[in-house]
Amino acid sequence: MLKYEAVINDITDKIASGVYKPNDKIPTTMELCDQYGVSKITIKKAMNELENRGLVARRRGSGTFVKSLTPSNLPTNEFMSKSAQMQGFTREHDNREGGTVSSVVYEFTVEHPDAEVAKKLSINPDEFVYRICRVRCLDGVPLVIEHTWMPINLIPDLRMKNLEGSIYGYIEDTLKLKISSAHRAIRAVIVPDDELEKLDVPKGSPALEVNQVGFLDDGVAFEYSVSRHVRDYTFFSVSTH
Amino acid sequence: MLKYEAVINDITDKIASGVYKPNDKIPTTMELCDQYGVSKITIKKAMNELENRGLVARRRGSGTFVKSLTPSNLPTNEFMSKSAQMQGFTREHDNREGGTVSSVVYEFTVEHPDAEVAKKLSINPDEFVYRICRVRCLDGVPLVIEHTWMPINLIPDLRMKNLEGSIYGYIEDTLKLKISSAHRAIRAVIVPDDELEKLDVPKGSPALEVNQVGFLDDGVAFEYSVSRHVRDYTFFSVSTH
DNA sequence: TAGTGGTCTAGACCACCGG
DNA sequence: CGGTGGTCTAGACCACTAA
Repeated sequence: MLKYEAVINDITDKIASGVYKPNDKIPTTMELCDQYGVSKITIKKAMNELENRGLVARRRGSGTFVKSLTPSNLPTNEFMSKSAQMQGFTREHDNREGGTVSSVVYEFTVEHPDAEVAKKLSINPDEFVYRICRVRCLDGVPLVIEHTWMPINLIPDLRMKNLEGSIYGYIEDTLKLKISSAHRAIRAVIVPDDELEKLDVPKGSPALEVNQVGFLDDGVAFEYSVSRHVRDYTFFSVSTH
Repeated sequence: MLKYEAVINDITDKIASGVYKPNDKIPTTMELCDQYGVSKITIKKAMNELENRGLVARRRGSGTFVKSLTPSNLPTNEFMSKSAQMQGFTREHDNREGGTVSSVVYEFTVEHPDAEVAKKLSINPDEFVYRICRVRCLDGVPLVIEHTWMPINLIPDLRMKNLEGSIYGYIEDTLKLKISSAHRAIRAVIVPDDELEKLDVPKGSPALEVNQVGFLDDGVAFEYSVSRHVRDYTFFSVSTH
């Protein structure tokens, strides 16, 4: 077995068995070098792979952290794929140069999360979260409806004007937090009846449903969202063996 | 700009502009070290990233190759995500331990590809391809219908018995070819009328449609497939910034 | 300012491919 | 067998974080 694989396996086991718990800082690169008797670059290679697999987040100058994962969304080696990039709707379409992004906000409240949302965000149900429902449009055409929950203690002072633009922009530019990764589950559904009018599609239309947990660079989950994309939205991926 | 980024950008440009063409062998690691005046490990890091982005395939002892990509499926930095793993239906479900995989073959012919299939496989329309339509089942329940095209000169002597099991198994175990990567486009559709009975789902059911080009480790496209997954099939991905 | 992870080097050795 | 990419090292230096 290769040295970096041994490190990956051992740390994966320690996360799975709870030796390293969600939001824990794991030992520094140099400490791991001593523990495993390998060089710095070997530890780095192993940690890169763990980052790609979605188990840890890293912040230069600060450390490496176990992501706040519950067993239900803990990636397994068997199924997990990794993807290079995570970006919000605004940024995705800005990059394409062409079209104007707009939003219609249907819900914006603060409430207690239900059990599922609390679990996805790894928070206690008595903490408050924002609940947001937005429809995002390109050139006035609705493309996706997003239901989003975010803990208020991580994302303070969110205002309506932030929702009309890019929430990610507010988080990164104003709050100076770093968004590092996301775990997604994607499936096909039929658009629910109560969203037909908001999305301006006929009854029975298909939608790509994306169930996402977003993480900051210290491994803390800051966002849970369920979104349904219509009008032939296509998700691209490159996978390697 | 970091050195490995400069190498990535330069080689990306050379692929995009046709200096390095599909199926070309790229200069060896040592030659690239000389060209860019950097160390071997820096070239390796750059090539790893190009592999993850889906532009090249690598084979130890042999070299690094530009994948047979057409402009239509050439990944862009903006949108491409990468994913750790590519595996066929059989292997995916074998790993889960639980349930028995079976197949029903509806089509198995050799013919000339239409323009789109020829383009996806980067072959000439006068080459022959297999055309296969299978429904894959878990414990007798149909989960996905696959339409697959493969050039016969790459995958010789494919028989009905291979289709009833795992095609990937035949390619890797019997032909000793290495499957290295796949490019996928995923969207939501309604199951077409002529597939309702084969999949045993009611009219109007949603399906996750996966449009995939598979590559060998010398960068050659060996498979184009369109598959529609039903019964809440879920695709998982982990993305990092 | 002390400590963290990130990049990069020159070079040794190994695993694999193809003639 | 020569040539390829893969792993690994010890160490220098840099960029960033947090107190």
